[in-house]
Amino acid sequence: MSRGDGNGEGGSQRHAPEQLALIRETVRERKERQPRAKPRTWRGAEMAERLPVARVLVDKGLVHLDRYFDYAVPAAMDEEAQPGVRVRVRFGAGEREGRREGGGLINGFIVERRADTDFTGRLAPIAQVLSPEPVLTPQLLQLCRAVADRYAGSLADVVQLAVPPRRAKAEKQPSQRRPAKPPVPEPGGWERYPDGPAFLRALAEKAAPRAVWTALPGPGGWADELARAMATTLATGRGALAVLPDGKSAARVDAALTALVGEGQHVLLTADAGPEPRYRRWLAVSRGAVRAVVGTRAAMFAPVRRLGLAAIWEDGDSSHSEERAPQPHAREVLLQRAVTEQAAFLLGAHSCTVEAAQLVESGFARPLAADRDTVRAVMPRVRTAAEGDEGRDPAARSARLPSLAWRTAREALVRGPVLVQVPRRGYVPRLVCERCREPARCTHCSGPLEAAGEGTALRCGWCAREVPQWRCPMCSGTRLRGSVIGARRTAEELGRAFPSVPIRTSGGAHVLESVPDRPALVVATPGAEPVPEGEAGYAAALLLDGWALLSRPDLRSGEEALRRWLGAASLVRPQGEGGSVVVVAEESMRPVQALVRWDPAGHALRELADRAELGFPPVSRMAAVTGSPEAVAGLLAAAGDAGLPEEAQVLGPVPLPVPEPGRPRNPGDPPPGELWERALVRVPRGSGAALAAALKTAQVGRLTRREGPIAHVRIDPLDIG
DNA sequence: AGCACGCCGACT
DNA sequence: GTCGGCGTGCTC
Repeated sequence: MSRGDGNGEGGSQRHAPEQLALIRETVRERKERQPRAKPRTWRGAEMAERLPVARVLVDKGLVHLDRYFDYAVPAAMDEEAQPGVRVRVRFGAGEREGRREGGGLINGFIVERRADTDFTGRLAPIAQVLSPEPVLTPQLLQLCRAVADRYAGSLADVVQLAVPPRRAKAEKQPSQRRPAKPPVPEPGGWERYPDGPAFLRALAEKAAPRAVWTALPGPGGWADELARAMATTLATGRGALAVLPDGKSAARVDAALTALVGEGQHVLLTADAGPEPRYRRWLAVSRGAVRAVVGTRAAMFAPVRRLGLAAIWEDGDSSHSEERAPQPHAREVLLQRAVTEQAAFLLGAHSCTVEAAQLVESGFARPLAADRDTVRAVMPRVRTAAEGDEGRDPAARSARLPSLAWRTAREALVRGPVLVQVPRRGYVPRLVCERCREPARCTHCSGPLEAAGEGTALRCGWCAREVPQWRCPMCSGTRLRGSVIGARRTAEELGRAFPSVPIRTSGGAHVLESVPDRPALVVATPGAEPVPEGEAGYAAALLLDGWALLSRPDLRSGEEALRRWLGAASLVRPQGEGGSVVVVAEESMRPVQALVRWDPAGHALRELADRAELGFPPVSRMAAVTGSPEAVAGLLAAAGDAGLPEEAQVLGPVPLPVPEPGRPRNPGDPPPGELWERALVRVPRGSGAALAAALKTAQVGRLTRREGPIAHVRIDPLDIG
């Protein structure tokens, strides 16, 4: 069909399967269409002269509809119906009495204008152009496609994450034009890193350096340094994007960037701005009126023009992982962007994830860290205290504090606020060797062992194999311990130990942003630590959550504990100014040693080596398949037929624990009352794309053929034991 | 997922 | 001869 006017009979006949059907259809069209001379719909309408076909992405996340649909462009919409605009189209309708009807109007995006279509039926017309704003640009579309492929998801789902819902009011206003390029800023705090100035120089020369930056401790420095990297990029005329784990830290980088380049160069994209201001700011970016974005994870898709720098702060924070399908991670999306948009990449944190270590190890990024001397000069004094080591001090006993922790707090409280990090509720303990505290692992697949109930045999949480007689591979011990969840009561008991000191708490629903620089006990759960006002920092920190953090049944528990501790310890004054940290945990444990030495990168490298040995992510790529036993088995079988890589290893399936009632359900969690299973599929690094493709093909096949219940697929599952 | 089409049994 | 059950397949 050369013209998508919908009246031509050629389209419906040309590929008719057999002669009979062809004749029947022709007869019916003749017979039934002619008497209806004046249909009120599109049939009489003029179609666009040039490029009368619009290829449309319909806004339905269903994986088996993950393709484009062609629609005819009415002449009246010719001008506005450009690639990238939002449209409404009829979808899902059948054909009756020779004309289209039924089928709801759904939203979509035009991705392309074409001269012809390969669809053999008759094209329906676009019902409405919602707005002439080309929001889904080719580059953003390309990014969404890549993310959908990596995560075995549908394009429409990713586009929903990437393009915010429309706000007509915001679209009507023009975006203010940006001011001139700002000057190249001074390197500032980057001088503290041997390779820091060189990194900035590379940015200033429009190169695309990639770095994993281990930020020095201190409450304020990192935000300013991140802003300086962005400002340097802006000075070249290119754009910059920084993604932060929460609105609080995003606001700090935003403020630092404003101090460097003034207003008008950048926007803050966070949820707490409200939908309309947020869309206005997003539009300013999309229109090219603003070239820099500071935001939380949804900003990872921000359509920054000529991206020169993609940055992420604290990539180990779980809020960088999107909850909505297909659950992409900001670090992975920004990596993708840095490569395809040829931008610089900066991953910064006080701690270091295994993924970050791997970026360095693989040669993709260079480490950006300070010398040991510099680290020692700014880090607090860090000491360990054994659990239950309460000494003879009655006050320490009443607070259930090790005596070192109690003495440290008492001394520090003369000079300033003292942070007390306490465990959060709901940490599940994992089984460890009672003697040496080595986590109990399956001898077959290295999954975590679980006790199904009192007196029952041990079972692997991954492959479900039973382990009747466990023996520790490190010390040959045979007894296991499940660590006790830390008592939150400690916070209250502190009040009795320090009766004259004000106590402030931060955590859960009541998170304090900052506290005055005055003596006080500040009790906070990990991640909710208030920043002390001024530049000084806490006089001391007590990290009381050691066991709770280290005994979580998660591959990342060590990394996560260290990250939490470093986050708190980074807010403490340098050793030279009396800053002191006491961590209550077993001294010999790897994350504890890494904290004492302040060596997050070294810790991550050692973890990475372990993962390589055990075949864990990120050295391998994993996918989790959850659903009813039938759904999981069906999908795995279909994936096998759909080109699952030969090296793929299927672990499990194992029954999924029933989620606690009242907890918000995540995608992939079983609905109440249903017993679900989970299987893990593991492939070597490099076969990740093939894994995602096979799972998606399997999913599509089963959905279209309606084979049994549907399974949920998650690439890079977070909680794999 | 919706939704229409179509090929079989109860009813006028 | 017609209405309507829900199994099957498509959605421009």
